[in-house]
Amino acid sequence: MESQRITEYERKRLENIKRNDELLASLKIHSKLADLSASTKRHREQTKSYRISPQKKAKSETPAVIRRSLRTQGKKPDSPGLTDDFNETPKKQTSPKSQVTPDKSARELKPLSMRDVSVSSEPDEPLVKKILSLSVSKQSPSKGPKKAIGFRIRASIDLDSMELMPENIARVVPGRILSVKFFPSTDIRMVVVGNKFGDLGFWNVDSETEDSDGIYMYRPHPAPISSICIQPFSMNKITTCCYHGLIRSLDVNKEIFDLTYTTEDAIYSMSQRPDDVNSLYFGEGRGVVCVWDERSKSSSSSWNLHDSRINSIDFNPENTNLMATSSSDGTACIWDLRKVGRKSNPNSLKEITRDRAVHSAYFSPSGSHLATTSHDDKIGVLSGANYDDEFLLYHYNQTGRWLSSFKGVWGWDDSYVFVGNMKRGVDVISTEKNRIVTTLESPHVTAIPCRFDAHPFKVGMLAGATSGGQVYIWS
DNA sequence: GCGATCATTATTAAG
DNA sequence: CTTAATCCATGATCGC
Repeated sequence: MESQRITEYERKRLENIKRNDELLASLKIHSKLADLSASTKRHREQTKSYRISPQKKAKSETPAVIRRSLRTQGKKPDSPGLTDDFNETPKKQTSPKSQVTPDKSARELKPLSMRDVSVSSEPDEPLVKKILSLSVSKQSPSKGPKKAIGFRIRASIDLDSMELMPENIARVVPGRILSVKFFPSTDIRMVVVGNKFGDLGFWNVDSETEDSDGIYMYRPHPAPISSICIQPFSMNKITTCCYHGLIRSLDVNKEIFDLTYTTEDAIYSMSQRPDDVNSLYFGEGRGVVCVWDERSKSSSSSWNLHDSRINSIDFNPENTNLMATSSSDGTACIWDLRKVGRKSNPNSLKEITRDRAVHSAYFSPSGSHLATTSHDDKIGVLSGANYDDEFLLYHYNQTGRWLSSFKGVWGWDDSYVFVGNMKRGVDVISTEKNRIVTTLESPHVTAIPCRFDAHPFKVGMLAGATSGGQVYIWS
């Protein structure tokens, strides 16, 4: 039985090898030609990349652990193996290099200094200085607190003008990127990304010096970083959350990643109400949304909104009482926070159902549309009174295991949604024509961009992040 | 309704 | 240039 299976396997393998050999022979001439043409213009791309400091190199890999409460695991509260379950099931030692010293600090429930969790060989000073200079210049003490509603440029764009320049490509972190965010500033082009390992990468695009690419990397989390929030009026505060159930807030002044919140459950999404810098809304475990109040340092509300993980939380820029959530339970909902109140299972204002998990539901810049991306290969756009009008577009969204799921994001007005495709392009969907009107493509794109952020102030500037740690900036 | 198991997919670091 | 390793997303399928 066993030997038969092996011979069958062996036979197929040999067949494959033979076929490949034949193919190879037939392609030999072609490949030589390709080599020749490539060598003529082989100016090594991918010049910009993160650099790992030699001392810390050993801890660059550590198993990502998904936190699940004992309740959701169906275990008794005092059953063993909560904190160290990843050690109990050691992986097969497939290669000697997996003997890396585990990075414990990111797991510790205490504030961490930037220095201690720095992974890159770059000194922190230029980054810290840069961020602090932004924060100072942007604060206008004379005018008092501005209303942040709609604080984001609104303008139409010429799609043809969007270009990807080779110098606007960098490998900011290793591995799969889950979250990408532009600094909300007109003064610089800076992106922050979070990856699967819990690394937070900064890329100051304009910092071009002899020995620096402007890339900085830290490891404040022990698990995938699911969301990044940057305070619009004090950019020295950057909040991140992760699958391990931690929310940290980087205080650039103190150069410390503070610990804001911890839970047994994984945190899959997080958002900030645009008109309330002291609030933090995040999706926890299997369908719970919590509200964290920065002033009282406590969770002011907690609702059970879905039956499965919440993949996105977003607020209507024009009416910040409206919150949209998307979930792996196959629904996306709009909630009126004035009506949600204190009930633990409130009613939604609007619910749409898909055949599979919904990965995102984002309001358009004017708030009049809602774009959803789902695993059943659909992009949906809601509009009209009470969001009752809907158009659905087929869009292949089977990203599989190694890529982050696609999430369609809005540009700078209500006319376009940008979403990655499996052919390394960016599909641009027109909400007027209800179809893909163009696809951003470039030979410089060597991997599939999955996660995007549109620059809040620079019209036409779009950041795309891949599962290999690269960031592309179209402008 | 739930757990276990498997297939799928893309990227890259290492050989 | 080739190939092995990645590993926690998701759904389908099966057994209970």
